[in-house]
Amino acid sequence: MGRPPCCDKVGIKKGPWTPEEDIILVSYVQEHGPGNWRAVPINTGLMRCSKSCRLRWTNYLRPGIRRGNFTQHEEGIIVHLQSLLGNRWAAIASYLPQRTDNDIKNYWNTHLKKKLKKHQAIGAIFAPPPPSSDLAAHPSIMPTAAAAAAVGGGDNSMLATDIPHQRPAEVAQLIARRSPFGAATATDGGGGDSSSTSSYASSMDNISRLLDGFMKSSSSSPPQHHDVKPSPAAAINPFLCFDHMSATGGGLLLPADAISDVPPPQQQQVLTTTAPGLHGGGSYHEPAKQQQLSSIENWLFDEEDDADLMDLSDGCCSVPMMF
DNA sequence: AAAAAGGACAACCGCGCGACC
DNA sequence: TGGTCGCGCGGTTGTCCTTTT
Repeated sequence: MGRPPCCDKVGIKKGPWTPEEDIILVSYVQEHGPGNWRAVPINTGLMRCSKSCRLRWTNYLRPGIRRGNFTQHEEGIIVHLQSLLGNRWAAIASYLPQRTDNDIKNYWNTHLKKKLKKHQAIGAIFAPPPPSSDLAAHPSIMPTAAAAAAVGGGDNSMLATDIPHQRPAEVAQLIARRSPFGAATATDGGGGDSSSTSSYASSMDNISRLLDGFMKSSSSSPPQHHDVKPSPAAAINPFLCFDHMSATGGGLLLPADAISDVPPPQQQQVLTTTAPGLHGGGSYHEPAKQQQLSSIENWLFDEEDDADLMDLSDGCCSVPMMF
């Protein structure tokens, strides 16, 4: 028979969360930490499914989340990664630490997909060049990769399998150092205009107010990984730093036919150990899978070396979107 | 000014996986 | 070794908001 429901649906409240519910949930997480979601509705009296509580926390209440306008830079990263990884939103989100997988997924479905379509239509008119040999070597990912290249002007050569090896620790540092968001504060302007949203669920003001006490009361030090400079928010928030790499069970997932073996970033290993109650979900903890990840990392982040593409300021795009 | 259509996004649902017993 | 539980992920739906007619 089918799987039983995750919780008794009788009496379970659905729909938008109220400020009161958010306060209850934040207070509970403040006290017990994220995790053991099954116990949350029981202990708090929230008439919500445990999954609903987790989702609410993960996507909206968790500190460090940036909402609102995606920068061109972020768009470029998303398009590139989507072309490589497919709809593995959690993996993609791991490269945009302040964005949630749900946010990225929604943004893709509502914005980027249309832009891609539009651009492809234009591209069809102007007779696109034949696929490169690199793409031909990876037929399983060629279509989307080619699409991303068409949109972002990406370098298809990154798909070659002979990109120099890089050790996981170095990769982790690379990610941390080069990520435009790793060192950014949770409140930096950056184009995220959450205050313009009227609905409660989208109001960063409301959430910030809820979290204010939470973050101040957090006494434990945030995990430090390598040369990542923690943001002011991270300095007082123990949850900010493990963000997606562990909290969302992130890590780089790659198509098996394109990338046979992938290691978890060193960063993830470090951070996961600092995230009580979280077990990191995915099945990415496989050893001796370093080289292919390095290839992806190199490709993803090396673009900045070519043309100042990885400027950390918003409004600067590593992959110019020519929509 | 009102209704309809379309867009954006928050939330739900089902499934897969790992941990634990 | 098999069953159960808890969690995370990706797809999909529902609702609200904005724009157009």
